[in-house]
Amino acid sequence: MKLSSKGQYAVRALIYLSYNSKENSVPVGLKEIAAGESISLHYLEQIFFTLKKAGIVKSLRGPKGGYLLNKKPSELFIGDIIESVEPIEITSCISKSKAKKECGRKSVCLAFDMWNSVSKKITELLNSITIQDVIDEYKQKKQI
Amino acid sequence: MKLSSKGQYAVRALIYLSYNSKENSVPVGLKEIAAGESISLHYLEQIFFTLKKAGIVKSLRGPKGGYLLNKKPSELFIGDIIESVEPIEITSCISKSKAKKECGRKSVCLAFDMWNSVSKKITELLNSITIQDVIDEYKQKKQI
DNA sequence: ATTTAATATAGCTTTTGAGTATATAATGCA
DNA sequence: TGCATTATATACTCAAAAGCTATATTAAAT
Repeated sequence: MKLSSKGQYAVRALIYLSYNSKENSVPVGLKEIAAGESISLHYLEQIFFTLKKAGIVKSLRGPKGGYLLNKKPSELFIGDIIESVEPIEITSCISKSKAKKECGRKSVCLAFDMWNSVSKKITELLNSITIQDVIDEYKQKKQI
Repeated sequence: MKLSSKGQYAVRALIYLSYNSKENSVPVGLKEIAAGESISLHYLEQIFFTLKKAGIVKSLRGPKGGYLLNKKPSELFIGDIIESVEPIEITSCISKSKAKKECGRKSVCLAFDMWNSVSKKITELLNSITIQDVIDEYKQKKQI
């Protein structure tokens, strides 16, 4: 039961972006993020393309270009970031996407409601943490 | 972010076992469980082998043999079942197993503590639910 | 015009999930 | 005793997905 690297990278990259962009107004290039977080540049490009489509970041092309957060770090939730690059679904039977066909055992499955409730709680947990929270905690820890 | 089929099957199979074994003293064969839950028999054998090694079930060989729960359903937690067949680790960097080498970025990683805390909370969540809870809820739902 | 960096696809490689296959060992029952 | 039944134990296959690479193209700043 683990998060894919896409989800992990997206979160780490956005923390980096937020932490390293002066007042969230100076765009940060992917080259810098890739180097700073040890992530493949091309792979990161794909991830940021998705993040942009989800409205989480905005981009500036050309020299001195890069990416900017579309929201304040205190309003950007870990869960929203992850959900934009991969579904947060503990089991496929609880999927809401219409592409996936419904599980036939649903009506007789003793576990279905439990999976549903667990998945919901995990989403709530991930959406109770913002990028700002993570940064604040790190700064506090560094001081000690 | 999803549970592997091993984890899902293990939980479903044990709910079935608990629900269908009279007073938890009559062993239930894998053939029956496989048919009842639409799971491949051979695959289920592997899973139950693991569950036995983890001390979650005990077995009886020969005709009329099968598996029995090693604990009362009210003392058997979803999290323990899942953890016996796959690690509950949101990221590999928080792995406790010595086989996996430690992540080199750990000391400079802003996200590490957050992953750790999230993983812990998910484990707690899964260990707040017992097999008995799931069965009780199902019975209650059926009455309405 | 040239450089920098994002946009957009296409394709490759490795791992793991999921399931099969097969052989052996123990037990109950006729 | 011997046969059927069920668990134990490995080893192997196959497909899909994860993870990453490669290669253009497009846009903007200087």
